[in-house]
Amino acid sequence: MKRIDQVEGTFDRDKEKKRATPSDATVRRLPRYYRYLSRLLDDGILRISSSRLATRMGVTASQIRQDFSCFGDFGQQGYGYNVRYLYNKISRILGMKDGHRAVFIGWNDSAHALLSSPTFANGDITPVAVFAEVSPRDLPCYPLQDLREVLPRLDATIAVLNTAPASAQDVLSVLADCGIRGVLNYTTAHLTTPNTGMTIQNVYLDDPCLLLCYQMGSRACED
Amino acid sequence: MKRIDQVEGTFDRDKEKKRATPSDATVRRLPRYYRYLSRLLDDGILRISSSRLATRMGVTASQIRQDFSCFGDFGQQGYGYNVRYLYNKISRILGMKDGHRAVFIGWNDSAHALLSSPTFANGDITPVAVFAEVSPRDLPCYPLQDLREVLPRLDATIAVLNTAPASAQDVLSVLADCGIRGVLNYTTAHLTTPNTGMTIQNVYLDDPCLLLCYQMGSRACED
DNA sequence: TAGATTGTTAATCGATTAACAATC
DNA sequence: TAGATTGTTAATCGATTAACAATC
Repeated sequence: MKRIDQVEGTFDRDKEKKRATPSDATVRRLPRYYRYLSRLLDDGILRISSSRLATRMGVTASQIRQDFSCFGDFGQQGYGYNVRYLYNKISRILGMKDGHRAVFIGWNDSAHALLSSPTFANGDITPVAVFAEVSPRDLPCYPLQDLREVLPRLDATIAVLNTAPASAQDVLSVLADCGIRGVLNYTTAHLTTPNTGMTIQNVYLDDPCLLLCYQMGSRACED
Repeated sequence: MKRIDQVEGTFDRDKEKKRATPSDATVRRLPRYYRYLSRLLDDGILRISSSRLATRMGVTASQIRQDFSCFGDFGQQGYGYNVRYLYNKISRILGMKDGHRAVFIGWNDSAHALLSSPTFANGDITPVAVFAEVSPRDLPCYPLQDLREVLPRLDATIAVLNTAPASAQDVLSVLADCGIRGVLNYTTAHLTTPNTGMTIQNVYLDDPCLLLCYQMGSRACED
């Protein structure tokens, strides 16, 4: 049973086979697969074929099999995919089992909304502290000027940045010094990575809104 | 002067030339161009060539020219692009000049965060009302059960959906009845369009967070 | 075993890049 | 005019789809 061998080992890509490195397009679809599989689990569906999953998601079965095959042989011929197994695999691939701990630098609505999103609600990422003036109910809160002193003790890997845009770049270099390896940047500041070990994701809150407006316009043209 | 002719007329694509219909990839880049041009304006830069813009944005000049050329001839040989003109053009293409009015169905942190994002802060979209129990400071607020009665009077085109997932689909059909043409869905519910005239954008708040974690993991592998 | 469905290879399609004539 | 830079066409590259042998 191929699947059983692969359960152990945290990240067993390329153990034997040479696998295609996942394209950007494939990687961007991973969260979507993760969500769908989670929904299947909620619905009590334990087994699914690429073609049924494809129909549900509105993509092709080929694409699904191609995407998954970059990471491992997760299915069984004649059977399909075990939903829970696949879900756990993708969870690992996405790094949800890496025990990430997040600090919030600055506190506002975006921070709050993220904290109630599935990723935090599931416990995939653990929120450990907030650096801000106003404190949310249930997280330890420190003044921003204590960042350099306190942060190294928190064993955090991720920072969620919600400061004023002007101070974002300065804060970023402190974060890098204190061992933060990933930054979710909600500020409008355009940040440059202070060192190569750090990953930044810029979040543009109104992108979906802009695309919606575009689509509303172009739909109208079609009629 | 080619550019002058095109200033009038709200949406003058395909006036004479046959233009390539913009690919999905191109469309998804439009908000990014919009942001960059806005930043150039803030910096007082009035003129830019595709190659300088490309360097700043980390893309190729070819791509920029291809993308823009789906929508019109916005540049001038030997000169480049007039930043303000181009910004206005893209603003129009994105539908920011369509006078969209938005209602918020349900009120939470995501709603609040969106309301303070550039699109609303700029006045590109006008918020007109909230349907929720708790009212934000400066917007008219109605109870959700008055939706069907009040909404038609508000002349709104966009609804920002932040209800409980269970009631989302029901609310959606009311929205469709009341003339809403675009919905920004922040709920975790998977919605199906009630009629063809409606456009839905699903927002997945934790996607950037998941991608960040993925990148943090795969970076580690590279070292 | 027979039926189903995978993982993968080859074929198609689309998007990006390079190059250049047109022209400001 | 000469230099610069566009819009566009052709060439390259990458991603998606189709097809099928392998196999559960």
